[in-house]
Amino acid sequence: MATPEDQDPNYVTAPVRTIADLAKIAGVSAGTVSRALAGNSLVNAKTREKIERIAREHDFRPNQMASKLRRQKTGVIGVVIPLGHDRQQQISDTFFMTLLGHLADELTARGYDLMLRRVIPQQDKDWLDRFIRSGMIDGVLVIGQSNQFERIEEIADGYLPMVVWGNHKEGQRHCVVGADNRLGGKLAAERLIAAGARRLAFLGDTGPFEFAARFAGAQDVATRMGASIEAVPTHLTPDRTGKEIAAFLAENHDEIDGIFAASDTIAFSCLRELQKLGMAVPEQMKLVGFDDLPIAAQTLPPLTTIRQDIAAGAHGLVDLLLRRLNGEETESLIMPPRLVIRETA
Amino acid sequence: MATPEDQDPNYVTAPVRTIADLAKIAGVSAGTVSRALAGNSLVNAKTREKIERIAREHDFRPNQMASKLRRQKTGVIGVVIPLGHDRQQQISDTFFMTLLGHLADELTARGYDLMLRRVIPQQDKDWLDRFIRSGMIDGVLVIGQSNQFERIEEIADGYLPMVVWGNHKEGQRHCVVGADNRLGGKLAAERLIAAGARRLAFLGDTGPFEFAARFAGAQDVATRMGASIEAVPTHLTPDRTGKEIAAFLAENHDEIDGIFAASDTIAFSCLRELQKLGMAVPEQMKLVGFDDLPIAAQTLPPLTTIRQDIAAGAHGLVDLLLRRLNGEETESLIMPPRLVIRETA
DNA sequence: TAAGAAAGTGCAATCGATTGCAACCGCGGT
DNA sequence: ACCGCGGTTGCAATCGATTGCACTTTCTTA
Repeated sequence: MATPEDQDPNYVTAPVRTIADLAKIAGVSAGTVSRALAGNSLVNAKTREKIERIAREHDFRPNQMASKLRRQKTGVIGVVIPLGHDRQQQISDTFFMTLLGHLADELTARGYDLMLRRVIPQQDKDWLDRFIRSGMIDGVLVIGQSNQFERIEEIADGYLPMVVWGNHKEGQRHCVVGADNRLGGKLAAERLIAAGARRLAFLGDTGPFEFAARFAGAQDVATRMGASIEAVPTHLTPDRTGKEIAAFLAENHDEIDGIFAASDTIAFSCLRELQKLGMAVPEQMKLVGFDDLPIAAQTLPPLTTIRQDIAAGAHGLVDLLLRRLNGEETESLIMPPRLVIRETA
Repeated sequence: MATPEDQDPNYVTAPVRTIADLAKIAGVSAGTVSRALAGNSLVNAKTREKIERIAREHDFRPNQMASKLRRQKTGVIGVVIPLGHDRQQQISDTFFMTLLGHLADELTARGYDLMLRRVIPQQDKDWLDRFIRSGMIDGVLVIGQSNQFERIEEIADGYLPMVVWGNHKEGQRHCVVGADNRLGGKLAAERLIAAGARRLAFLGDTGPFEFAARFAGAQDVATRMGASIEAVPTHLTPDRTGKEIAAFLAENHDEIDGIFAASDTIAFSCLRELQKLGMAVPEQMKLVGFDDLPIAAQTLPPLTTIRQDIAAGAHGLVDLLLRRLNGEETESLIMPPRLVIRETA
């Protein structure tokens, strides 16, 4: 089988950009090259080897766009972070970013690429639909419901391959993965009360879905066990939070003896303000956080908190999504949070 | 101009999937529709409006893959995080994740999408080339040189649209954006010495380029000013770091009086171990970190550290990359870090 | 009023890989 | 010598949008 490269060792190789170029060198048709490189088809072993060798020598990579167009699938999963209520939130929020890191790993392991998009729903009503129908992604993961619950519900009716990180609400139609925030709230309140607190405060904005559920859970327990609890709204940017907490504590530190912080980040700020005031934790004030970020174990005293397993969450998101890509209708996955007792309560 | 929809108000709309479907309804050719939707060409205003209206009514979105294939550009920027030395590093590293968040915003603002990929160079020698030549991205941002300096250099020779976050080395060929780590190291050491320390320790692995430069800068100053400094390698996962630091301090806390932590994350662990040992900061031990993460202001006492402006870094990365996409040859951008004096030194 | 410019559209090729179908080859069986 | 059957390979259509070129109107201008 005489091909240019066989005949002349000094044959100057024109760049091999397409499968057709490669085919010409190998002396076969483009179709055969495609099949050989795909590996799965019925190509003669010798032919395949030759094609693979030439591809290697010429450092050839088939064009993904052409492939995706023809096959009508992209091998890309969209990950979208809606910045609904507090624009600054997720930028600084270790939790979301860590989740994103795990998602990247998980998707890579399953052979998918990840396309990241952050959107501001107020500026772009059409954010989710636009992304889904762009033809660039096979499925989408939504990180956080923000205040977009209704919009997500609408989309869910007509679009299967979507999974959302967030809170589950009775009867909802979109598939969600998340911790049982209400249960988490219960655990936190129970712990505070078991540690001796009776007059509780919840630190955090109860607007976002997840936070509201955490508060509700704590309320359940407080009412049942004859303790009081009040919600103290805070923002999520650390410096604002710090000031808000300081202001609240200055006024009320005598009125309460236990604090449930809506997230570890808030708990850190709180711990600091308490220390500034010279209040002993947990002697004078009990404190429980939420998330169990890596630094939670690093504070002094180490933070008692409610653990969400981020890696497991990422795994669940990807797993459910891939099953939906196969046409399966999946249930939501609600993961039980776990109380991690350290030293603040 | 009679089209089906004009004639019969009950006309049942077949789904409009392609530009050709839309063209048929509008009674024009596909080319005209394409031009009308692209907006920039010379299409009659009435025609354009009609086409736009129909597109809206049928909720039509042109297929991106086809467009990308034809135009040979994707509107997507690849962001790759090489996990070279310490696999766990960037997952937990707030700094990288925050940078990523800003990049997403910055790219979105410029009309690009972001494709994220995390790679383990040891397992995939070809990581960078494969990504670049996949045909899926117009350009690439590499977040962190890790231990892949040489490979990046090789690629840089033949591929313009690449910008790297990391450290600049005399005579290097790839375009980099980053803080002047050596200068940062100097500032840190100067501060420690100004605060009265004479026997310094550098906490962190000097393998990665950036860290090595920080250490080198500190060394310069120490030598010049007659102080001693020793490097203490640590890992980057918080719990390992904690143990390593504890072990080191247990042995050596009498030998040294100032610590330069390679990152704020390390500094946090260190601060905690110091407090466990009952050492007063800054009285018995001075401490300076690096990065100025949001929590740096939240520790007790608040951390003195070297600030890298993450948002400015992200802006610089994107700006340089887009200029390179236009064929410009750009210089590296070295940003001066800034000493932020708080209370640990 | 004719010639020429300008504006608006249609046609058809193109981007590069994939894949159903047809064709081909070689060989054993009859 | 012919048939048939795997095993391989080539052919050509296809995915859907874009764009250079040619063509038709319409508008100017002499």
